[in-house]
Amino acid sequence: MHSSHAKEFPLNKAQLEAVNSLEGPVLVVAGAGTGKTRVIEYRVLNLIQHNVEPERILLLTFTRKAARQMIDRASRHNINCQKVDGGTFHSFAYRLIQKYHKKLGFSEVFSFIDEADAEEALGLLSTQLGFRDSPPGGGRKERFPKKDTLRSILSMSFNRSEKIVDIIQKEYPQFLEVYHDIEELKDAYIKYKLERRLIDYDDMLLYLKILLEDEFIREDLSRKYQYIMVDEFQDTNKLQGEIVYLLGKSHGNILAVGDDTQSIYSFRGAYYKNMFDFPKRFPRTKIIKLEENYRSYQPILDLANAVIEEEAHKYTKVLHAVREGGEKPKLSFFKDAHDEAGWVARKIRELYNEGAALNKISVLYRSNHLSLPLQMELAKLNIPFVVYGGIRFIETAHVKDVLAFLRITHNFRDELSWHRILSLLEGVGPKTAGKIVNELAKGQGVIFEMADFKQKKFFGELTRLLNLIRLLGGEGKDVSEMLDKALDFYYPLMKDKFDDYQKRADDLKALLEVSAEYSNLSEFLADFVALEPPQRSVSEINPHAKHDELPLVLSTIHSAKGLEWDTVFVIALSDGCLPVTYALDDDEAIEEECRLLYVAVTRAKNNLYLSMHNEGFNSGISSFNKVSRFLNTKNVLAKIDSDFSRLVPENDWQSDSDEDSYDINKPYHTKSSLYRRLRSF
DNA sequence: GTTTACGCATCCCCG
DNA sequence: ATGCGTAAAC
Repeated sequence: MHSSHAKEFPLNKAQLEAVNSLEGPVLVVAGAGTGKTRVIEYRVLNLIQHNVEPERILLLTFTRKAARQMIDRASRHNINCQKVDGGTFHSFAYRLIQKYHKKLGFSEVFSFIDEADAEEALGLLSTQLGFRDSPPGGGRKERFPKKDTLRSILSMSFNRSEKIVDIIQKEYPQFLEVYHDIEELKDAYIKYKLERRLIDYDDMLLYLKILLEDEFIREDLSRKYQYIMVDEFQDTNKLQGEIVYLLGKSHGNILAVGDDTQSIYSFRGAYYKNMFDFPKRFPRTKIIKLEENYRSYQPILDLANAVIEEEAHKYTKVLHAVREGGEKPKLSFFKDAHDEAGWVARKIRELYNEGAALNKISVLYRSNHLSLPLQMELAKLNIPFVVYGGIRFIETAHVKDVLAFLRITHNFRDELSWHRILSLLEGVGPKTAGKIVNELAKGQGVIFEMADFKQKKFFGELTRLLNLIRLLGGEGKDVSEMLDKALDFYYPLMKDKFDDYQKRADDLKALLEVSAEYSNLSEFLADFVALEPPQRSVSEINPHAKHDELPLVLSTIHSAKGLEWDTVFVIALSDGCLPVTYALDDDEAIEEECRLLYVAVTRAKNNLYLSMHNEGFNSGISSFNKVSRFLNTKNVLAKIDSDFSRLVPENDWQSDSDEDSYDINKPYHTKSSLYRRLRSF
């Protein structure tokens, strides 16, 4: 995708300056499609040509894939680039925590836990602390947040470095009365994690920062990593900003690349002001702006520039197209989501018939559920597609179940995993599972002597389970072999638990294949439990199982960041879908929605199709939508060709009207009304 | 006392 | 599709 550019265009002046600024702090403000990947690629190369050892270079990126890609690209010129150290903040943290765990007081093994585990722990603790009980008087129940809300409150407070009470005030004012309980819960949760040697997602960053505050460790790392580059700097959070500062403190050889107009992750704590703080923290910072866009035709950039013009806080920059030509983006209106989806699907079929490759086309949308009608239409037309984002592979129940076996083997005190597996046995619920876990904590053998359990009908199964765990523990090395044994135990249980047994069994087979690439368990678990997994969904592992074609891409705008396609469709561009309704009463949230549209638009290289449907159907209530406020200004509309002709296409309405002359052959339902009815079940 | 089955509401974006 | 509360079943 990118390689053709490398040949067509030499580095421009600004890019060259960034590539040649090897010493000291540099901030590259890089607009969409301005070749920041190339800058990093060539700067790595340049460093190595200046006799910097590749091991002295650290590249921190937003996804592991991005790090891999940049290192691979630099390696085409010089194979030594493969030795450059790179990854996400979390994977970097993970490695350092492993190396220095004793400094942190983890004398023995520790486990990383994911969000679902964290939520389970929080649910458990709130019950224990009595926060979930209804008051004795029998009156109205006092409202206490559910566990996923609790986790999100704690996580927000952590990632934004704000007090819990402030978060609640702003995001969940309905729980203001119980904020004290939530703070108590937070303490209990912290204790819970420490006692069981658990590290959750947020802890990783904090532990990394704590390690970096240790002067000895910091100096050690500064010697090891003499040149540091950070990508997607606009989406780092405050803590990550501090981590970057600490990493560069002694030598100041830090280059950060980012685009404040593409900051779209504030919901998880991203703090785009890190971009503005960088020059303050590193006073000698050289700021370089990249404004020449190599990706899109000018008409597409005209729209992008117009959309972002209203933004209040930003580094001013205007994108200029290097590639000449192209047409105005089109905006089409449809009656409902079904019509819109049908048109998009047919249009894609048309492009395909004209010779376009499906994987050079994408459809982008704000929220996952907006792609459902389209998925149906694409299936009808037999167009293969992959869906980016959505439920991730490791978050599905069956994968979590199986991984729980391995996690226990890795850390016998992983109560959450014990709980999960024990509950699989027939006749074991939360209470019994809790009792067994308590007994196990005393020593593994005890359980067999418990008269209590001996009589229960699940005792046989329990014995088998414990033997299996012991066997797995003894096995030691081979991950896929361990997984295989766990699957033998799990398959029969799974048959009862899920109706779609076969589909899930296929997933697990895929997991087994992936596991063969790992030589040790903790590496495997780290990848699949705490860090960004190598694969996000099964369809991505094996995208063309059915077709020879590389599939069309459906993606949320968030997941599309950093990617590009020849042709891009952005659908559901109505006020309420983008910006989403819940953002409406918050100015900063609305600004972020605007940047989201900017990101979506700038993904397109050649053609951009925008669309929306007028008739919405949100949570059972029909509504009539207007076009997104970000498009509905004179300036922006001037950059678009609007097409209203699709609004009243097939005679969808008339059949409902004349009830007097009832005709049995006359359709009462229309395609779209049927669709709505069916969807409501 | 516990487990389980069932109906109900809810679901934004993600490392 | 998941998770909760309630009611029946073990």
